[in-house]
Amino acid sequence: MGFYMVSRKDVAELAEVSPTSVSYYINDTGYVGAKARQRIQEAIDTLGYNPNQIARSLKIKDSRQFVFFCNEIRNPFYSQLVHQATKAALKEDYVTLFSPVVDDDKYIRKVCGYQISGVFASNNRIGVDAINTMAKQNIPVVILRDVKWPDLSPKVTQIKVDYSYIMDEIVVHLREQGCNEMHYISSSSSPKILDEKTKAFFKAYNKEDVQVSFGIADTSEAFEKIVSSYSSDNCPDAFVCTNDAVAFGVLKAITTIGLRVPEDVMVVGFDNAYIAKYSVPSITSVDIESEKMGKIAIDLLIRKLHGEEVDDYVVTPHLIVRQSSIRE
Amino acid sequence: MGFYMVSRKDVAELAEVSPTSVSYYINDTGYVGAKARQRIQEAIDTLGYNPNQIARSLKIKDSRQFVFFCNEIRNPFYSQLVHQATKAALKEDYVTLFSPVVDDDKYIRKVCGYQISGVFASNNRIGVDAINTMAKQNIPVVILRDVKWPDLSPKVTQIKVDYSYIMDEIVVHLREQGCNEMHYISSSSSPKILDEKTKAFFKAYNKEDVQVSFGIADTSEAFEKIVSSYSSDNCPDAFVCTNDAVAFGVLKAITTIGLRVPEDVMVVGFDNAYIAKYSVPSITSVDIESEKMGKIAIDLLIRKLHGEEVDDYVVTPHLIVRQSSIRE
DNA sequence: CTGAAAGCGCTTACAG
DNA sequence: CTGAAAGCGCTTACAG
Repeated sequence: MGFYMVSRKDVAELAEVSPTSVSYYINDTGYVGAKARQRIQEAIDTLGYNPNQIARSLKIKDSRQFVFFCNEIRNPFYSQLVHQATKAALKEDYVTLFSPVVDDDKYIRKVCGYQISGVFASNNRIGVDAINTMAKQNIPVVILRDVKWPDLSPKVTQIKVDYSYIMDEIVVHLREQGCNEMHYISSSSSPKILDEKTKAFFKAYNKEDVQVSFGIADTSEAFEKIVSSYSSDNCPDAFVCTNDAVAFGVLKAITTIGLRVPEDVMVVGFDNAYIAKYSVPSITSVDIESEKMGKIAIDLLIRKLHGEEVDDYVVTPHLIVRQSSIRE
Repeated sequence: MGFYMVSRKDVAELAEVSPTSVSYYINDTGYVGAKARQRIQEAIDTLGYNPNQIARSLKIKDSRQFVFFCNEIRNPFYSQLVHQATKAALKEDYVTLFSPVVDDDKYIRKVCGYQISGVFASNNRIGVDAINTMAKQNIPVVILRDVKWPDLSPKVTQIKVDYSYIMDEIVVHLREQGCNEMHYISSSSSPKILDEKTKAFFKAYNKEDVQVSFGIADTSEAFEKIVSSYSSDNCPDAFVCTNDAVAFGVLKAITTIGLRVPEDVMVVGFDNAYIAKYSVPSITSVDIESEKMGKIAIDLLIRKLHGEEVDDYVVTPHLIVRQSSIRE
């Protein structure tokens, strides 16, 4: 870079004390006399001194950086989570590194080279091996994940969502509203790898002929699936969707083919994003408390960092009933 | 942390070469014999060696980390931008630190202590002084900002959006659709601090009695503003909104009071978020190419890092006309 | 072709 | 009360 960075030594010289005293003063970690304190502070101010965190990290072997592996930042649920987590980390004097996940492990190993304080991962593309590798190095790891990993290191703390509970609630609610044929739209890309959410729906719905659509990314796809579902024998009278963006797209597709929500068919989403609230009609959704979850993740990480044994955390979601699932 | 981290020295011992050669091998920055190379690679594999980036950063005075200051990550425009920028940075072997902005400078100074490679800021709460401080330290800085700062350091590169152009286009389009009374909904919190977007609308609309609502955060507020605008003399026949989330809320509010879009009143948003596309009716919006902008930001930062003189970058937005502003 | 040595800017026992 | 000194894990001129 070629520019001169003022260091602790410069401060020490100007204040006429030793570099050690400067460290003691800054970190409040050793005795520094009143006169010395004052001279040091003056020197810091006049020089505009800024401690080099990298040097500090190297010495104390901790960068005070948390890494968030999270591909779906464009999903409101995750952007909310990351936002809140970053703020919570800041309060404890940690900084957050945000990172999407690249398929190979190389990048993850590289990031770990930053002597990071902890890792939060909410991603399907980050494998159990990578997670375990980090845990083995005693890096605190917290994951947000539906699917269970049998061979996950016990050192890893998992945040789980109680999908059984909420899917029961959804199915009961829809039945009360007169729905019999529910159609589930999953984010899984294939019927072979079912996420816990989808499985929980199966269990709650408990029907042989349950209809599931997989991996719907945008509305045009949703549209086709929905049209085709109406040409089949079991016309759905409710769509339960893996998240609000999908529910939103489904709503649009339904409207486009001339049906009405909730009169002809009901729609339920997940995550309680603002689109669910402000959509016309507003969409019944599930609040998983993404704001709280960001704070929880940081809290768990810091407790692990302090050597505490931390239990897995289970989130109990709430159903927010709105226009899209009320028969008047 | 209390765990043993395998270092370059361990690799050197196992491979029976000097630590220097290990560095040369890893960075491909000095000659290493064929036999030595092989032994080093084997040692790396068996030990699971991971170079300490912090130590490297300290020595080369560059952490290969870009910092993104950006409060509005929950806004789809910014989450898209951050997502794309992170991916682009990764390709060039840089990592991104994501950070909301705290009001005081302390945090910014702290972050700068990480010997960061560059800073991207798209935030109203980060002041010109903080920006200039970073620029003075020769940290490459790129900002995305509407408002002009007269005393901004010339070292800072600015990404600007050509609002004059697009506001003209919007006003012309709405006039063609028969609109005369347009009402602008700004994100500015007060009429005293007008952003460039609002000013550009004023200029394009060019009317004495232009109506503006300020700082609408959610729909209930939007609702009140809209109701009150209908009890006034100049009933708007179009709402131009500072972003799609606001447009979405306005749409909801309009529907709630029994009016119809686009028949009774037209709505235009900004940012071309997916809600604009999938909303019922779909919302006319302005595409500012948030995907491209992430890449551009990283590109500018890297070029600045290489010492290039970089001009300000002007983005020309496109109007995407949808149902909310077409009279049939 | 290879390695000893200085140094990046800190922290922190330890000695006085 | 204060400071000299070792060391964190690297890079890189320089010497052989």
